[in-house]
Amino acid sequence: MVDKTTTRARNPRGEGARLRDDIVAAAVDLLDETGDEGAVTLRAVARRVGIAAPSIYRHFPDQPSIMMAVVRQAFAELEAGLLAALASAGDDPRRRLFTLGEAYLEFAQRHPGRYRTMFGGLWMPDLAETALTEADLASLGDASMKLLVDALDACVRAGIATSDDLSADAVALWIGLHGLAHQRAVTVAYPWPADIAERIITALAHLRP
Amino acid sequence: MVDKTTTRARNPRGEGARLRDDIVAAAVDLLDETGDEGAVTLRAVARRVGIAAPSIYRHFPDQPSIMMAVVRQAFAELEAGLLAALASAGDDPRRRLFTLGEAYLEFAQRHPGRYRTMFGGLWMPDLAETALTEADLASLGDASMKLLVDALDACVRAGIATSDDLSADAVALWIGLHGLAHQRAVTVAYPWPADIAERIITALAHLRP
DNA sequence: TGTACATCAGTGAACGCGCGTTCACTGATGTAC
DNA sequence: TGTACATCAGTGAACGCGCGTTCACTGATGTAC
Repeated sequence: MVDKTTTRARNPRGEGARLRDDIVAAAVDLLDETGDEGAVTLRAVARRVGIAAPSIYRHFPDQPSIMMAVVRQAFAELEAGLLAALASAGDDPRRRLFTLGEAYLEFAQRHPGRYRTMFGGLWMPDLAETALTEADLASLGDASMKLLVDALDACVRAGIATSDDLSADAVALWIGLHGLAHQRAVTVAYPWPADIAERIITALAHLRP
Repeated sequence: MVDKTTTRARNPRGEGARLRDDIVAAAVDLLDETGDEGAVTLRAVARRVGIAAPSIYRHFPDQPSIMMAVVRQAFAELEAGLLAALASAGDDPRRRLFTLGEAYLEFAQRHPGRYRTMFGGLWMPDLAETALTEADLASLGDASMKLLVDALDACVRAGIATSDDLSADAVALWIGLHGLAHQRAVTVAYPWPADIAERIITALAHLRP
């Protein structure tokens, strides 16, 4: 959280790059607070950081680039969260798969604004007018997807799940998690069944009852 | 599609309500063409219809009300699409369930902008500042959900699917459909497995292989 | 050691734009007498 | 049958606002001589 009343102290020589991090942090704050990526304007971010609007151009070529930085960081945080959960999940493949799914859902529930922006697609700039490449976007979730494939694979090899096409079933499982994560991030209140996450994971992973 | 070059002819006495339909249709056009609900501004809609911006206030109290009308109509179209698909699906419960799921996915794929807006939540006005009630929003998808519950119930009663909690499993199935529908509506290109929809429906409905 | 200077981080004013909304209005059309 | 008038659909000009971006700038700080 960045203080908006005091003026920020100027960075010393050679450390101007610190402002870049503050800009991204302020954009994340705005996104989490409002839940609306439309609220993350260049000027709103500058206000939040405590700098003049044009100062942002030292660090980002244009407004969509700020959003891209936010999304990139969010995907890195998601992956870190999943890895951290797995690290303390023990060895049981079934336990590890559930831990992974629950960590994914928890990330979305704790940061609905970010989750919606990561997968909502609306912030995306016209690729034609930007330096960003389509490959930048396409590969963003790959690391996390790989974790899911591995966890599912371990279940199959342990004989507690079945799959005739591992990567297709991993995609199906991810879609289920995403559907729940997204709808939860969007809806104010919905009468979710208590065990909805377990139901979805069990069914899509073809876990033995 | 509304012509934007010619000026529209004025409606005769007592049929001014026709403009209301044209406004909603123009908003839908903008949504489908740009895929961005931010593009559906009051002024853009007015331009598309061929009227002066203030003319809209004869029919809608404010800008979010236009979006609400679009969403309401979209839900009605979704339900109509599902009913039409079911009507020609025959009697086999399994066939009917797949038909329903496929019709749902097809709606999302044919109208990605509308689908995203229906379930994206971003357009939603601050309920505090608007005449809309939360109940208006909450019940929007109920009719379609009921179709899914019935289709799943028929499968269970026919003995081709199992369920220990019909409504929970119907929600899970819907979440799976929604995850796929949403992610398809958002992503430009993704290497979807060819049978991804079938996989998701089969698994979540607990259909006998 | 002192000083001139280049570098760097950030500023302040201004631009043109599209937005939602307001206001007083216009002018065609149906209706009452 | 003619005409005054109320009703209705839609208009044109204007407002204040926040936006992204540009431009020439300021002033502190490290560096070369």
